Amino acid sequence: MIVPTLTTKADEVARTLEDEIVSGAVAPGQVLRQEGVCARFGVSRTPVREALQRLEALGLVTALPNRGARVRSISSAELREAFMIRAELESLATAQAAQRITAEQLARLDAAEERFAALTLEVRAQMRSGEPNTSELVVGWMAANHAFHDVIYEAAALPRVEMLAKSARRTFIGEHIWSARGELDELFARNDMQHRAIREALAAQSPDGARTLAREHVLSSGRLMEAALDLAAAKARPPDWLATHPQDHVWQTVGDSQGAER
Amino acid sequence: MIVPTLTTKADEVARTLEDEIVSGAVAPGQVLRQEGVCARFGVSRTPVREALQRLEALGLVTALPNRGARVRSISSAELREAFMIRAELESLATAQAAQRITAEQLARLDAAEERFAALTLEVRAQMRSGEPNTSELVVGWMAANHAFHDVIYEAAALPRVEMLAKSARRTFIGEHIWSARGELDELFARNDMQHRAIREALAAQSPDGARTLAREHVLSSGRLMEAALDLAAAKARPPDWLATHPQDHVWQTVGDSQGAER
DNA sequence: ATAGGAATTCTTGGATCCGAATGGAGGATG
DNA sequence: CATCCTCCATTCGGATCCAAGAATTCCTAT
Repeated sequence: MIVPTLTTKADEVARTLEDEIVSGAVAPGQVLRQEGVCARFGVSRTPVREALQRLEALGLVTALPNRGARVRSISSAELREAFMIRAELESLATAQAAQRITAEQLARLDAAEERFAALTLEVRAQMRSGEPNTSELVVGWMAANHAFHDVIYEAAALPRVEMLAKSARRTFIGEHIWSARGELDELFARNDMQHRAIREALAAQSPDGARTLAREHVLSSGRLMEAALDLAAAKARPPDWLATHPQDHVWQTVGDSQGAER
Repeated sequence: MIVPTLTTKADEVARTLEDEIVSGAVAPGQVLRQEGVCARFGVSRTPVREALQRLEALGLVTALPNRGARVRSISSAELREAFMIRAELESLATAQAAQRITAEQLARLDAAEERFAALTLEVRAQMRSGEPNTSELVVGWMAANHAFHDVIYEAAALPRVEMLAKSARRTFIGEHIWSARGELDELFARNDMQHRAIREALAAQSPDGARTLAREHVLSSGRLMEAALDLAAAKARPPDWLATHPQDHVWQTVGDSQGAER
């Protein structure tokens, strides 16, 4: 039963590539050969090119003219900026949600919070047991985190804000973040507490309180994420993907002397 | 330019179409036939399709599958949301700029303010003289307005915020806004005063003051823009482009009992 | 006469083909 | 031996061609 083309090939390719980029499956700085992509997906170059155009419009890749599309790597400044943007947009959405949330949505928010709390406990327990790498649990935790915020976005009824905040949310590449998550036990505990506080502000229909709590929530997440990145960078292993693009778009833009020659 | 192909055809088409959409030259709700576009630009359908993909990713058109791309019209709720987003992002950028602005940038801000004030006087004088429609003067006034804010964006050094704010700035279609500008003399005077206040806060390097002033500036602009739209809608002339797409994406969503605080 | 269905036509989506530009490799020359 | 020029291979941008889907129209049957 082939339901007639509810989605187009270019859309499929774009969505899959987008997921792969934000999940870190494809490394930042890597160039995407059109031939390779269309060989992977079994399609021609035309939908691949359209998908790359779309990804470039979304800011996920930078298209060098006549030289291919390279996955944008993100600097620490850009990471901070993304969290600033998320803080503004999420505080706006949460303040708006405080004025409009329904009882049914509040119940769903509680359910999401509950699942998030359970997964947080599970993640923390597993972290302390020394086992560092169960990716599906981390993915589930992130999904529960997003589900909590998605209820707030739904209550806010600001679709553009939701879209932009989610876009900002996915600017930081996923996998590299979690390389140092062992040192960040406090991130999980604090996140859960902040979620509960936001839930209370929403239940009390207090826009100002929800606004400041949401802002502080995102900004503290950003600070901890930055600390995680610094820890990961200090782990001394130079990332292998750094060798693929020598000078441009490095993560830590350390003041690498001045120009090499001259 | 003799420099070989610094820009691609699809880029040219996308940029021109984008300008035409945001300037209102092409009406909202209109469908863009690929053949017509490629006939207009003298190119094949391939770059046109890539340009449409990019515009769809930017949210300027909605692509129905197998049925063409239609220019997105904007509802009053979306307009309010766009101003909310601009208020958040611009207050963030202005607060950041207050901490980083240099003397040279402040001087350029003064120059932009001066030109903006002069053009404001000119526009108001022309409006009171009864002559309603000198589009190039209005375009110049908007450009001066944007130039003022662009200096702030440059000082803020938040490129992503700048891009998003400009994207939100261009979501409202230009031409229809100005159909009722005769009734909005206060908009111009207030804008100029607010610009001066923001300039003072930036010179004093006061992030909090700059933040609240920028927020109030954008929100008051949004309120006045909404009033202008209501006035234009009340002018009883049913907009011609409304006939092209009967039920979907209307401007005034009639069920909207919320909001509209004056 | 009206409603339903089938065929035609128009438009979009996807594939293939061709020209152009970039980058590297190799040779020639100072 | 180094540097510059030239040629070639790889890859991207644009055009054309073919297939598929949707809308309109026309025909038929009730």
